[in-house]
Amino acid sequence: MSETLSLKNFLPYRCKNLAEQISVSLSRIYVDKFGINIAGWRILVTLAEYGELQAKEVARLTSMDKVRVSRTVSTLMEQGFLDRRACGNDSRATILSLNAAGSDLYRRIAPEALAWEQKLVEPLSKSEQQSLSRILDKLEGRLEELSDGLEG
Amino acid sequence: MSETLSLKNFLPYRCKNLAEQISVSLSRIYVDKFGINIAGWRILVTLAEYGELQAKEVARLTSMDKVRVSRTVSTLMEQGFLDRRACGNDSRATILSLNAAGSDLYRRIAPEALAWEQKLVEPLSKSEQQSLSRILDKLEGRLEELSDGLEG
DNA sequence: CGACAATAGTTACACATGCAACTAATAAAG
DNA sequence: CTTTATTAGTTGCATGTGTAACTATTGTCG
Repeated sequence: MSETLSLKNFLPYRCKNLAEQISVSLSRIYVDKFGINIAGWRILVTLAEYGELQAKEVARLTSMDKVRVSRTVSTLMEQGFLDRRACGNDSRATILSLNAAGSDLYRRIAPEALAWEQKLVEPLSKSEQQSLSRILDKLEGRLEELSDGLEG
Repeated sequence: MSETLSLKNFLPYRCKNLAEQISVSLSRIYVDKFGINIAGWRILVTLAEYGELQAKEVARLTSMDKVRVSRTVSTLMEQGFLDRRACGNDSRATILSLNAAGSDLYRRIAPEALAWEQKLVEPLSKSEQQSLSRILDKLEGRLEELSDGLEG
């Protein structure tokens, strides 16, 4: 066995490059034009979708760790896009939400981001788009299996 | 239009997360067990495949910029895995290659990395694996089109 | 030849981010 | 109750990496 490894056909390498290029291209929309970074974008979208959330829920929903969320929230606060209020039940926690400026920002960016995504997948047939989604699901699930396997 | 954006179905987000998780899982092989990072891994594989290369060719073949290559080469030199000799024609350039320790390292890591890749794609049917490869090709090509469009 | 542009590679600085340690508050156990 | 463990969020430190500036060499064009 041990067929030779060719980097350009190695799936981890291809995925990493593709994701990187997608991020860079897309980020031109929200970094250059609106002054937020990828982490800020994720938080913006998540708060737009869910309304009010604790920071820990934001972390879970954005697949970011709490440190990254904490720092990005600080930046978004300074930029004037978020409201942050105490959580009644638990004074350790804070409740985050978009303020008017944040909601407005979201309404301006989101359509552009969705349009960009559509342009990206344009060369894929409908069937390929469905395949892609199903394959991503399977790979995500497989990664969980593999990492669960380590702990047990 | 402007259907609401759901982060967890947003392709750029999914790709970035998937790539990240793949990298983290895979890197357990070469980071923890062999002491090289992802950049070092790419250079190792590339030199194993091509033999001798200038640093700039390594950069092109690994999709890394010259700074990252330069630093990673320094590290790999310190770790004792590379040979670096002057390029006859051009005294600005250096020729890089794996030494005995580097080749040995490659022979130990590569089979594990390939085996891991196989485990990852195991839940995909043969047809899905082919789809995935074709879709990656198309998306890579599409990204080039889109970024070329900016310059013209 | 001689001036200037281009190229190979390195170094300096800035920035994002992960891990570990920390603070403050709540939950659990005796 | 009081002690101990857990949790929410922040901060310190180390690391990786991109941009820009730099050095040294080579190519180009007069």
